[in-house]
Amino acid sequence: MMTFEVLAEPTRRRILDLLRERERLVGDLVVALPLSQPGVSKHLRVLREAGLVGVRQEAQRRWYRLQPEPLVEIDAWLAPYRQLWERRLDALERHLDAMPDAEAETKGEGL
Amino acid sequence: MMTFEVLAEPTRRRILDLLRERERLVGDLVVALPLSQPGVSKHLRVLREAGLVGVRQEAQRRWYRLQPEPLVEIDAWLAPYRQLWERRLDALERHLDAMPDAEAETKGEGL
DNA sequence: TTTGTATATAACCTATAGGGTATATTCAAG
DNA sequence: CTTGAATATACCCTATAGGTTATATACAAA
Repeated sequence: MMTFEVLAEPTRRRILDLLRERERLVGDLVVALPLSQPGVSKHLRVLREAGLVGVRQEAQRRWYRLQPEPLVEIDAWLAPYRQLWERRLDALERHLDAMPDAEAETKGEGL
Repeated sequence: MMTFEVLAEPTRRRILDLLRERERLVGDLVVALPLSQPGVSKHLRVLREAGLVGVRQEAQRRWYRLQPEPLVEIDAWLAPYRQLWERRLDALERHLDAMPDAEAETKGEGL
């Protein structure tokens, strides 16, 4: 499963967020998530196969930890787009700088 | 549909890549992709509803253009992870610097 | 006002992701 | 060597994503 597909699942993103903080046992995640234990285990398998998490066994317990490397690929895909929106935001900024009176009226509106 | 889910589909990422270059007609995309015209139109609808593309009509033709703003959200989710892998790569780099003899032997190997 | 072109929508089909429950597995403890 | 715990796997079920073909829509051109 491709990294993007793996990340499409909100629960899996949530798991990664939790693991970003520290290692966790499967049981910890089961408590933290609105999901059955097998459900959590299944997501962990997907994450493992994608290389996004690693496991360390300690007796019957399994400590899952984050492995962020595959996210580099996502970042790489994103890179050329980042330039585009930064250019756009810069242009907007310059525009606002050029007409400071309009700034107050525009506050809170979308692009 | 969430931005991450929209991007999970390879064809849709391909469409965005094509639109990054320049505006395109639906027909252009149909030619460029191994997909029927309705198939392309469906993906374009998903991209439109996600705010990732915009349309300009010219007679019967529709020019689709990229709208990169929703990608900011992806970038934001990624940000805290970026720090992590950068830290890891830095550590690796320092490690290699510390043992320069091993560098040649390690060339080409994965992490 | 018919015809052709470009695109969208409808209707349908199939594979599969993600959830649940039941069960297997693995190991420590007694 | 039986029991209890933590986790993984098997199996089933359902919703839906993504593909296709057929058709509707919108507009230019003739």
